[in-house]
Amino acid sequence: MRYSKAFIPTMKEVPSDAEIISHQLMLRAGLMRKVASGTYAYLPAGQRVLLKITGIVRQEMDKAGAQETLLPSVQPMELWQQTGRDVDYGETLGTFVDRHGRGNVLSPTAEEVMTFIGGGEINSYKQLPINLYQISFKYRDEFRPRYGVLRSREFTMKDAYSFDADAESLEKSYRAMYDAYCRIFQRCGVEYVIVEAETGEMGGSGSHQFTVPCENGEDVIVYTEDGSYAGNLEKADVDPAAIPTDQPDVGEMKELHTPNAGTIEEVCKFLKAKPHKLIKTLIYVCEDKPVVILLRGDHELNQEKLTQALGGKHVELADEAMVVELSNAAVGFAGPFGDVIAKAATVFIDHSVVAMNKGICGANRSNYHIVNVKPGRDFPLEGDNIKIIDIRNAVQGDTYQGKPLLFKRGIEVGQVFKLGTKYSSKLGAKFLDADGTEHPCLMGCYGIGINRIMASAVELCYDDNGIVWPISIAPWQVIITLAGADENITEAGEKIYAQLLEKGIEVIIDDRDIRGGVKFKDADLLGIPVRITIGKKSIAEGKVEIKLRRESDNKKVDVADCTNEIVTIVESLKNELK
RNA sequence: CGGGGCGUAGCUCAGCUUGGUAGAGCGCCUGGUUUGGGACCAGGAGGUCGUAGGUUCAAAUCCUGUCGCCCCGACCA
Repeated sequence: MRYSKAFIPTMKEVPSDAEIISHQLMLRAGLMRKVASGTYAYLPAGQRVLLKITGIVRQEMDKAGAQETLLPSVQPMELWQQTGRDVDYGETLGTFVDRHGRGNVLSPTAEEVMTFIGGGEINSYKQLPINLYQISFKYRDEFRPRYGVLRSREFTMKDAYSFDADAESLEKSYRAMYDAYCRIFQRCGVEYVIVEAETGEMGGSGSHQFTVPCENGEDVIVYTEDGSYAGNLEKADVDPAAIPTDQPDVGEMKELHTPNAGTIEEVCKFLKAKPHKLIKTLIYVCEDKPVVILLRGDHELNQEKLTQALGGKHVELADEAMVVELSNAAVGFAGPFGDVIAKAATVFIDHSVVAMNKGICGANRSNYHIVNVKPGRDFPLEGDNIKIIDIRNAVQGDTYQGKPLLFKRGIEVGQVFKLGTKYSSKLGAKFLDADGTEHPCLMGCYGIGINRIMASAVELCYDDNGIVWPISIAPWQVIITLAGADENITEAGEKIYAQLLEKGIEVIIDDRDIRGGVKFKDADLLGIPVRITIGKKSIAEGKVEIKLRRESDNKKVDVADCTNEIVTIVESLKNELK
């Protein structure tokens, strides 16, 4: 590529709406431009990076025995209705009605369609196992796109779906993908950790998440120092709080006037209490029935744990009308008494609440709270609709199997799921086994966010001057910077350029008629791993300079040796990522 | 969806409080000097001040609606 002909609009200044480093650098380096909120156009250099990543993904998927397909992005609503995910996905699902009045879904993922396709053609155990994947645009109507490409509405995802005859075979398919993912992230040059994850509304029995640890990540990873446990926050189990044996006497319950104090913060301020002395009573709705959750005031409900506890069913916060109907009070004053307990389909009580001796909770009467509430005495801990479980987010200070839990942020770049028969049974993806008995296929699904790999690589690899790409996903491996308009410089540069192309090296030659300083800045910003600088002084001695983007020193080599030297360097940089 | 902030030249922003001929830096074009880390001089192009309405002799500036963008939250019990 000739830089003079390339469309790489770099920027000196930081666009005001870019907050995190990957977003800023991807814009500044001319890799992409924003078209609308959460919607980006990838420019030539950015597209080259995406193609490098998809190339690696494709190779490793194929090597793992998966076969590439291409499914429609606009999918019939009927398929989504059959699995119920038109509802489960909620408003994140992008939909439209076409001129014939048919409902359409802008695919956010493709379990339905792939199961429909696979199921239609798979009839016998002899055809199994099979693994089909695609690399395509996905659309999610995010409630709030943010962090540039990390949470965008449209993005590129590799999604694979495996079909197996039995659990043992599914385990193998799952493992093959798990291993392929490790190779993919290794080759892309991004550091990653693997954590146990929840399956959420995807359904299924097991899942691992591949996460790039970094400050700007949206996910929280929870782990023990010795590495014996790592999970994401949605999944992370915590040891139940110890129930104190020596429990001081608690006085009678007492109702106190707490005008307008409906939030934990307000109640604490009003009663001069600490949040961990409060018991919050959350009211949710699942299948039109109320579900009540009791938590300690300083804890947060873990929606994933709640979803799991309800068997994967969609659950959401109750509206005001239901809260009022159940608690007989305004929102903010519910307590675990009367109809709130009696009419709930299920009451989930977190372990930490059970361990409380004396708490403060809503009085089921507007503007009143009750103090001296003793779990078990003042509200039941047992009953047909009462369950004591772990249903909150882990917090600093919690332990798992006796070991303290640590927290760090990360970007989710991939996740693998064992789906089981959730989709195959609903969409009729069945096969006959050797005995002639019909079974739904056991499925797995495996996703990788292509743009997220790109952004997380930038988050991990940059310095004050710009991006520092791992060579495997750099838009070009080598840049030749012609520092000067001298004839000897041009001649040597063109010669090396031609030789490198001949050797199959991805090279861009900066032949623009501008000052050297600008070329150096652009090369650094763009993050090309290897730079050859040809300047007046060195060329007079018959030499050129070679510099790695990640290092500050350069070395001089004879013009005649340059090409071979570069080939060696590129090879060794590539080998680092194997 | 709730809260906060911002929309003025391609980019970053000033001007708005106190209404009176639209500004700077960077970028872009022309000429010259420069030429190894985002050069300098001279000249130039480029803006219905997001949009619609209102107040006023007069609106980028004040008021109202609306659209877009960014941030925080959506765990309120």
